[in-house]
Amino acid sequence: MLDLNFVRENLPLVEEKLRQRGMNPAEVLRDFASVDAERRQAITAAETLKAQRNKVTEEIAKLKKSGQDASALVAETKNSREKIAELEKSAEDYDARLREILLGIPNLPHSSVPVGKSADDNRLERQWGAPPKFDFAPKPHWELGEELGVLDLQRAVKLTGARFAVYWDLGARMERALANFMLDLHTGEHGYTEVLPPYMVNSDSMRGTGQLPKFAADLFRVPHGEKDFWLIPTAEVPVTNLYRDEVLDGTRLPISLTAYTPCFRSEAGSYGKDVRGIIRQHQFQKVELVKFSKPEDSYNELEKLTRNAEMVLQKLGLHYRVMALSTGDMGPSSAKTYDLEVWLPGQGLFREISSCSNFEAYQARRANIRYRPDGKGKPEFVHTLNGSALAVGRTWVAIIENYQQADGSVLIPEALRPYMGAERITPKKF
RNA sequence: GGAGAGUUGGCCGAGCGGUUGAUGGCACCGGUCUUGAAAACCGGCAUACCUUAACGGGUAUCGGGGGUUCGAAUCCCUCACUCUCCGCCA
Repeated sequence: MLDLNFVRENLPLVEEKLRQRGMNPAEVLRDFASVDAERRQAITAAETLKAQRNKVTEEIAKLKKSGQDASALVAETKNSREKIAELEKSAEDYDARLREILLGIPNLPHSSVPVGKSADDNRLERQWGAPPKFDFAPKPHWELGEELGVLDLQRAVKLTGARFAVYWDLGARMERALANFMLDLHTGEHGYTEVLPPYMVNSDSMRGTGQLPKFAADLFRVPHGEKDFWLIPTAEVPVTNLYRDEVLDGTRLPISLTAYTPCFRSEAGSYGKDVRGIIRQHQFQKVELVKFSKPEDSYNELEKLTRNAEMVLQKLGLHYRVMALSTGDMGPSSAKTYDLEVWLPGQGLFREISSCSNFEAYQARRANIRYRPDGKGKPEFVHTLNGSALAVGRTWVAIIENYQQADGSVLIPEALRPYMGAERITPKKF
């Protein structure tokens, strides 16, 4: 959410940024200016009447205290009650409408973000490594996984349905190994604190990070009594909400947290997309990085966070590139996003494996996460950042496809061997 | 799941339905005193919104929501959370 005063005072800028995102300002902002004016008018009217009532009420108290009759004043005030309720209702209505408009405005892209319509306009920032060379035709992971006996999609359908997976033996072990490897790297070398949050959250948390109310269709809902719980679509939700409605001590910033969690996504509307393999699943695991930063440091922190995610790929020896998403491809809450795309030889393409974003104060304003600069003074909103480091399932895919051998086995990258207790995966039946 | 107790400002802790945004203490900030510090004393110390060129004025907020009343931190209902006891259980 943007700041109301900021939008009011910078309407032309907001409109320009909306156009950069490929949106129609008139549609997004609707009648912002008039609703804003009417809201203030309604508030003033209601408060004026309340001020009058409070004065009369005070008079009544004085009269009663001195033992005098106050029935005339009581009768007078009785009438104003309905009117006040009416005006208050009207003020609330305008307020709700204005808030709805405000919530519908996406974050303003940072000036360094490439302006463009789609993913085609994303800017290549850098590449690392080179694609592995094969003297045979590399296979996609779904074939390798089945042949090796480590990935079982058939039985997952029996257990649950499409877009779920069962991992066996060293396949399961590799998931666990990758999680431990990533967490050890971020906590041991990059200064992050490990967190293990709940995998279900309440609606307030989903609102705090913006999944609700707009994107309920993307989530798994768990009815619980009168209320709902929601399966988290990313650790970003519980971890960012840790500090919801809190004022942090500025001297403690930046706060860097990492969490390994499953992520549940309904993938509504993605029918027919990535149906082969485990690229797009209803449940996958991810190691997430989350930072709470002072505004003046947040872009520096975004660079660091992105490098922290890249380090995982480098240590695993996986070829990748870094893309700065264009204004047309960025998520609505983000001010700037880098995607890491890993090379998948079995499919012959780069595939998103991490997305690192600076939300500036957009999320913090909504979740009410503030800090006190130097431990004193007025609280200000923090900047929040997050990124995957990495999506474990897609890392699993990248290793299987990049390290496949002519004999049908898969070599384990050096860095992962201590966690795997093995150097190679060879075919086995399940 | 059952029974009971509680939730007040950064923290502790008062609060007969009527100048209570809220006594007091701690913490914090400024000052006096001091070579400096401590102590003591004096003063300051919530947030959001509306209004104003500004000074200022106003409204709301005592876990959330609703109700009673001219008027609610105070009474009623409801929900959430915390604590104690019982039951069940990994």
